[in-house]
Amino acid sequence: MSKVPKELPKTYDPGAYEDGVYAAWEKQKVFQPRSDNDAKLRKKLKPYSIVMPPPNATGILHTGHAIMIALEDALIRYHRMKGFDTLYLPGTDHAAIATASVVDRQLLEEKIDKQQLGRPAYVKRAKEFAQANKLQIENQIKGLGASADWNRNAFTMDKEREQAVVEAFKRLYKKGLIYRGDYMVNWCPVCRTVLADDEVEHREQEGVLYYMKYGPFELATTRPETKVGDTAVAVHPDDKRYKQYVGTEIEVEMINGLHTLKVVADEAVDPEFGTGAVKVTPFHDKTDYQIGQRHNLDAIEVIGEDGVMTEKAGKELAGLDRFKARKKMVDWLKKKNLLVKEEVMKHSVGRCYRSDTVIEPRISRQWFLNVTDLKKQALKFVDDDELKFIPKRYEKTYRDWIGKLHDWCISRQIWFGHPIPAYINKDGKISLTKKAGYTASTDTLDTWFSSALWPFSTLGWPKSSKDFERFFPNDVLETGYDIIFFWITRMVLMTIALDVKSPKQKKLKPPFHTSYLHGLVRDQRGRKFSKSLGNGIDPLELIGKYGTDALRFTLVTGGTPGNDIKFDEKRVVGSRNFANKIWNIARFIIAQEEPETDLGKLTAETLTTFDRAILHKLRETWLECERVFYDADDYAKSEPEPKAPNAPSHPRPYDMAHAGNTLYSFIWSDFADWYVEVAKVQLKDPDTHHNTNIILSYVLETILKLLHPFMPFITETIWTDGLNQPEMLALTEWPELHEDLDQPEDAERFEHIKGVVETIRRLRKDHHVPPGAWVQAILVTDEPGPLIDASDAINRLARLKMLRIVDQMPKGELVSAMSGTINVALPTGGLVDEAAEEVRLQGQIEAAKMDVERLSKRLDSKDYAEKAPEHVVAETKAKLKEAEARLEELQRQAG
RNA sequence: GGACUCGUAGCUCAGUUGGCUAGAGCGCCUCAUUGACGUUGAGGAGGUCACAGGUUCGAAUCCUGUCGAGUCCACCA
Repeated sequence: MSKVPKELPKTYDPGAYEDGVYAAWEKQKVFQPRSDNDAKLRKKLKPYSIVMPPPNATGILHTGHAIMIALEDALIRYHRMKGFDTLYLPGTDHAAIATASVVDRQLLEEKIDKQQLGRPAYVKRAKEFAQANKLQIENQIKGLGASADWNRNAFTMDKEREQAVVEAFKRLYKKGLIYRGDYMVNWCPVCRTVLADDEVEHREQEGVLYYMKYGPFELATTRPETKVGDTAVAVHPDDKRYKQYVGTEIEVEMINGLHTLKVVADEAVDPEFGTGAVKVTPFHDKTDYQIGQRHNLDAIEVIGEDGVMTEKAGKELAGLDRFKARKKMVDWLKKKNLLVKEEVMKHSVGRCYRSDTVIEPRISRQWFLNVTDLKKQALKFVDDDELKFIPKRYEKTYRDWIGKLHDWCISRQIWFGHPIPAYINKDGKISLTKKAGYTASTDTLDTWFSSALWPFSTLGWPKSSKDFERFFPNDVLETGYDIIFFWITRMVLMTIALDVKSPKQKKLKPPFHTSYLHGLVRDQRGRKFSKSLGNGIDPLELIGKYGTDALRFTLVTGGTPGNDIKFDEKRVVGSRNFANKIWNIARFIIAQEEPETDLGKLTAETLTTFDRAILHKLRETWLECERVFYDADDYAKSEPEPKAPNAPSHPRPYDMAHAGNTLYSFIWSDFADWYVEVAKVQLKDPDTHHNTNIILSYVLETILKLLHPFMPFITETIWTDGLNQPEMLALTEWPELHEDLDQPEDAERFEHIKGVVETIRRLRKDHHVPPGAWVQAILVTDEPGPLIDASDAINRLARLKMLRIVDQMPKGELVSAMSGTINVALPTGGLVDEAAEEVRLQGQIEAAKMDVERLSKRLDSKDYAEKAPEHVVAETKAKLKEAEARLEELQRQAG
């Protein structure tokens, strides 16, 4: 620190600095991989990359996005300082179906007919809508302080990503992994499109089970309106009741006349349920479809793509909505005396995850990705530890899901999205190139198709780009656990399906080595934030009130990986206060003259206990951060630097909440509350003045570095504005702490001294010593050394005019209390209520007796002595000794 | 039906290989106050670690069961 530091205002005002700091980072190209501007660094530095999960361009960011950015950016900033060549690649998602449903709603409100508007105009409108949101989202991401490289900003619908999509589709089709055919699918009559299995939400709801006469049968259904589409009745093969009918044909009266139906035996029927006989509607039910396949039944389409009954349903029903048709059918059954009874029951109904419409299963011609051969490799990645999950339990979730996976339906009938790059002729023949007699497919791709390519499409794939070679595979994929199914598994599957090899190892690897899953942010009542509930909290509003750092710190320290966070604004207030605390620590230290941070000139002998103790605690804090950020996989690459440090003895991988909380308590409780207060004494003493200054500045600089990944703005502001550092904090080296100056015993001594000070404060309070009064205190101990050294500090911290350190309690009117083995006394001058004092003393004696009893009982146990580890026994012995000494002293006082 | 998570102070949560008198923040009660900070400082009260068993020298922590809260998956009409 050579230049003169600036003076900082009394309170930290985040709004006054954040934009400027972000602009400065961008100007200094902090966010670009270092190798961009210095090709030599490509060989020298290890790459580290996180590709941002692209927020949907349907609206603005919510608190869930804020936690995502906070966690990812912390990882990126740590690794950047640690010496990696880091890339944090930002982007947004066109979110085909979500965007389309918003646009549809807008059209409805504006009373614009979608068909009349026409597809090109509709797509244009959807694109403009997405574009506008995209810009706003990008600004929000910047506001959150994401150190993302905007030169590489990606959008799932931009040119490069479009090319990747087309290329991926073509390759997979040529490989035979993509096929087209008529299958039973989930259909949303409102979105007018097919949905993948995981886009259907199953929800329990009340329904009516209608029992009806059905030819010679009686059977139950929840969907009487599909009766007109029935082509069979099915019973269980072993069901004796109906054996006689199996193989025969029956006649059933329908609303549109008499129908002839087959009776078949099928294992899918549960003889226990209802009457044990089931009507079969192969076109409109998943199970019935399978029964139909097995018994070669006709499938009649009686409900159209719009959820309205077709002509085939008969004159009575045609043109009616499926739910109205149901009512009409029930009336008809009643009239005809065919309805036996109605039973209210609970059953689970599939709904569209976007429009919440009840899904209509139907047979439809769609495109599918065959996943059968991809599953094995997807599981092998986790078996081989090449893909890990944080927290680990999601590994099981992933395995279960991969195991159950069916072929993925990748086509959609919505207008907005990537068009399926294929041409089809009259006979359904497919061509990847435009040919006479072939027309372009009108289907679009599932929005997750492009998302599944994200880890490599953002890096230039399918071209062999520099970025792809350097940054693929990514290191960490961080996202909410709610999209494991939608996204994580699909990225893995696509990497396998397209055989996207890791360029460094020249073999197939998962697209990232770690999948970190954060919890969902919920409101105080534990509900998920949602637009419809109106309980979402706008992160921008919080940032405006408390600053980005406060919000980020709150979210990162708010919970543990994979567990939900109940959001409480009061915690943001706490984080804001913490920021202000740091600010004022910095102000105090900057105000000292000749700040210097070179510890090299110091020797342990010239330092005080307090100096060495704070250095020790600082190193412990640093170590906790290292435990959290360490991941051997970050270093497991071919490039040489940074060298992998020795693995911390007890790593807590990705537990950033722990690192944040450790920093909080060090900075506030250890450094500000104690060391800085002691420093005020040491600064007045010419012998310690200079060293104290050095240590204050050194600790300040180190905590700014350690805290930077969590609170980037304030730390950078203090660093550049306050300390006038020439290089930006975001680019400085992560500190490496050594234990040459600090000793664990010093930290222990510091604790003892703290105990003495706290005991004096308590005695003062208990005995109503006026807070402003400078009084005398007496310490009785066998080991006066450290206390004598610390007496100036004790005097100030406990507001004493004099401290006597003796080995025997003097006579006189005193009140006293034990702090460890040290007896602390204040002369009272006859002010004490003797009876109260007696009660207090007896209470302390009781407590001490119980301690002694408990500890000696434990030590007396033979099993304990034999089986407990040595250090635990030793600890217990020491505690017993202390308790005994305390008891003895208390009893002496009681006389 | 299957899988998973959670139950610790009034509230929000830590507590990772079982080992100090179970911790933090907020809230609450006292009190302080001319310089780093009131977005502050000092002191204090407050817990049968959901419950019941078991394993162990030792359990908030491991096992079993019960109760309670929640999530995900699943084609039962």
